[in-house]
Amino acid sequence: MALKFYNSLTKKKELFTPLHEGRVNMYVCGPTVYDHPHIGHAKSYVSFDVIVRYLRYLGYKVRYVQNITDVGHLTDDADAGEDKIIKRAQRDHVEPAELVETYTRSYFDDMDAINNLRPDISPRATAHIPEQIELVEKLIEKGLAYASGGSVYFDVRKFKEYGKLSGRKQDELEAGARIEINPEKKYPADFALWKKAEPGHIMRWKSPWGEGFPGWHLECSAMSMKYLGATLDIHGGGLENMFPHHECEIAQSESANSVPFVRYWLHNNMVTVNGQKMGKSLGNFITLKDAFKKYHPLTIRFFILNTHYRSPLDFSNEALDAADKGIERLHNTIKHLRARLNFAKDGTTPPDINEKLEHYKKVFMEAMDEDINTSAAIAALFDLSKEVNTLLNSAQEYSKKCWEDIDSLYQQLGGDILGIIPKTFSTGASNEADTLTKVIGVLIDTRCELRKAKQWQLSDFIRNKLMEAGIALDDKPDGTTWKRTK
RNA sequence: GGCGGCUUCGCCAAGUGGACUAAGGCCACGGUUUGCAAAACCGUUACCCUGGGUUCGAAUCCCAGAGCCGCCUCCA
Repeated sequence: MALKFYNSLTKKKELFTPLHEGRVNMYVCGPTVYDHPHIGHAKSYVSFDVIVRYLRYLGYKVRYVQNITDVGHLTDDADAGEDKIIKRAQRDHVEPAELVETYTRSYFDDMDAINNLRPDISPRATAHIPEQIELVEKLIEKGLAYASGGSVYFDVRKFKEYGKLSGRKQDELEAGARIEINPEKKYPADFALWKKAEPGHIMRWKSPWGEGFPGWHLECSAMSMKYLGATLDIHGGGLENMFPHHECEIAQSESANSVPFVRYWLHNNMVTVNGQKMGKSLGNFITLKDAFKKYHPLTIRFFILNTHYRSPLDFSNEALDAADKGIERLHNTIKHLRARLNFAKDGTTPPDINEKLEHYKKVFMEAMDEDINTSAAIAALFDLSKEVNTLLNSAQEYSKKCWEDIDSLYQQLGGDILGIIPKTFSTGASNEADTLTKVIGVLIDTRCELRKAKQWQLSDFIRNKLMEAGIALDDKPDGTTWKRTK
């Protein structure tokens, strides 16, 4: 068994070997925190979370860095774009730092809910301005960047490999119809490393070139270098960032360090909503907070992992409903098995069951090894469940050890690696509350029917027993409400 | 205009040259089980977009066509 990744740089599946044996340095482009996270963020970060989890399961010591972009970036043509963080901050009458704090927390809340492990380091761009300025200076010293009108640009023509990731040719870029002419630039494809702050621009820092702010590709290069070194094992991100963002990162980092920047480039595909592209600029994005109102976070996680990370994912209610039922079936088996475990007797695990467990583990791992084929891995979990359900239904008694072995396998594969199987099912507080509401609703409806039939004894029985349980009923002309008494 | 991708059962989705007479989930229909249900189990459901070609052999490779989509401006 050997892990393989599809490397966007070479466009091939390659055997994964880290630069330093046993250790993996991994960087993933994080969110710009000017709004609540949406399902596109979920797909991206769930995908990379599972990669991190799998690498760790395989025994690698992983350092996972994911930046928080807390400075809004303009397009690299002066005044052509807008700074989204500043714009939002002005709209909401808050400090940019305040806005960014709000949405950073929102981001972590949602990522926690969807069961992503926290990155080891979540560096903020604004906390690394000196590092970014240093990098710019280094590039100027090396003659690869030039200052012009208070800004600094990367001289793309000096980096002959520019375009190697996205498959673009420099002369084609020059002809690109949508690149506006910026007189400060020597060459149209040159990109900003540092931008001069115009008088109204709130977020600004002192620099050797006057007051300004970092260009939008710079932070990833500066921070990955600081925490992971000049060459990363894995760099992940969304497909849409391949050009220009990742291309520019390569240019900056490789020019500065003269070593390869990234060994394995991993790009996840995009989310569509009912077949249409979902994007911040299109305004049709579904926030996770909204999605969580309708679906359990683990359902969304399961739904995401049911598709390969390099395939696009279409978000529709029909597909989510199907996923919801699917994960419920998986969970049901495990709930039953854990219930059985509690009153099983001591003993051993039969060899044939051990063999089966080994078999499904092998199938699962082989799927994961093939560029993290979570879809096939989940299929193995369902196949396993079919067997387990058969055991649960059979008249044969199995030992505590046997059920524990099965549970442990679910814990490893579905829990530790995929993160779709919780350690316990009772802790879902909001879920429990929701169920309680429904259960009381049933009791109230039943009692209502009894009262209509003048079955006072039974209806009072329900009210009194609920009162004992801490639920007080209140009959009003237009219906019955309830509240907790303790 | 340039670059790239996708098209597999009613729906979602793996598989990318040989045990594919195509995984898994959802839905549907039979059956087993059940007091009736539910859950579970068993079974049924695919000429792999079209047309050529390469090959002993193609869903998988090549060419052409149709349809859909992404990137080339910020976006996960």
